[in-house]
Amino acid sequence: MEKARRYSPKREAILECLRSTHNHPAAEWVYAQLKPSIPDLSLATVYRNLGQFRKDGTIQVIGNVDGEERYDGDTSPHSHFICRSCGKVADLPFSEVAMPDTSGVGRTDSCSVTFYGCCNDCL
Amino acid sequence: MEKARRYSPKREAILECLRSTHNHPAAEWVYAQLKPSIPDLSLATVYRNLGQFRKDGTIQVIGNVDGEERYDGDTSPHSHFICRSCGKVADLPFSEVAMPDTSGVGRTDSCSVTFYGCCNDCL
DNA sequence: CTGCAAACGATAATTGTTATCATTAAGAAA
DNA sequence: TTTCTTAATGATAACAATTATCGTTTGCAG
Repeated sequence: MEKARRYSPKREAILECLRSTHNHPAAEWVYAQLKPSIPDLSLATVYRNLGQFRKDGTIQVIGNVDGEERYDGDTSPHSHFICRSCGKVADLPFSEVAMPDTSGVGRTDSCSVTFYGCCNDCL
Repeated sequence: MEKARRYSPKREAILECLRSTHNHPAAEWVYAQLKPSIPDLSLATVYRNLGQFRKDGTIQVIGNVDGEERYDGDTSPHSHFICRSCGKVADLPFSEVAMPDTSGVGRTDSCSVTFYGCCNDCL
């Protein structure tokens, strides 16, 4: 029983942090969030584990917003809204997309729908 | 007659370069392309003018691919295919998207649909 | 206890992009 | 033409997010 340490404590904390927020944070935010409770956490470890999670599909990468890569612990299909003014990223329900014929260019394995605009706080 | 110099020669060359290709280049590519015919062109000028064009909507920004910002001289509505393996960006016809209600998060002014996968050359 | 492999911390290195600043080019006015 | 003013430019330093390096620590199997 209790065989279940699949991840190291720090790795687990990073994943848990991502999954318990909806603000689609950047690496620095995760670091700042965890640093108080894990004083000996290094920023390199955050980047390292985010890269790991990204590689094996545990988390999703939203893209670069204002120079920072943003991550999402929710891998279920949904769209995003990005505020051009403050960089906030919000979830939107999945939008049905007419899938074009991509056989001429390649094999498609995923699709990202992102809406841009100005969030209510910035208006 | 010939009043038509709205842009400086270099600025015009940069825009023309973007418009005459379909590979959605990064700044460095534009620079490398123009450097032979404009030997005294500076990389700073390329970045400067791309930023300018971007700001006033003359060109479109596709996003960050492998750490490089990619640009598109075609501002008509269409989607993109990005190869995860080689970073190639290809045009796809515009995909109709079900526009969700974004009033809860903000005012949407544009939408980007991007397909990811592996291009035919990499397969 | 010993050994091994994975994880980590600290920090140097990398790299795409932006900022700075002195210089040059392009008109407009006189 | 000469002068003035502003925009554009080249060279390069500065910047910032991310990645690589490397010596150390931790977890665990034997």
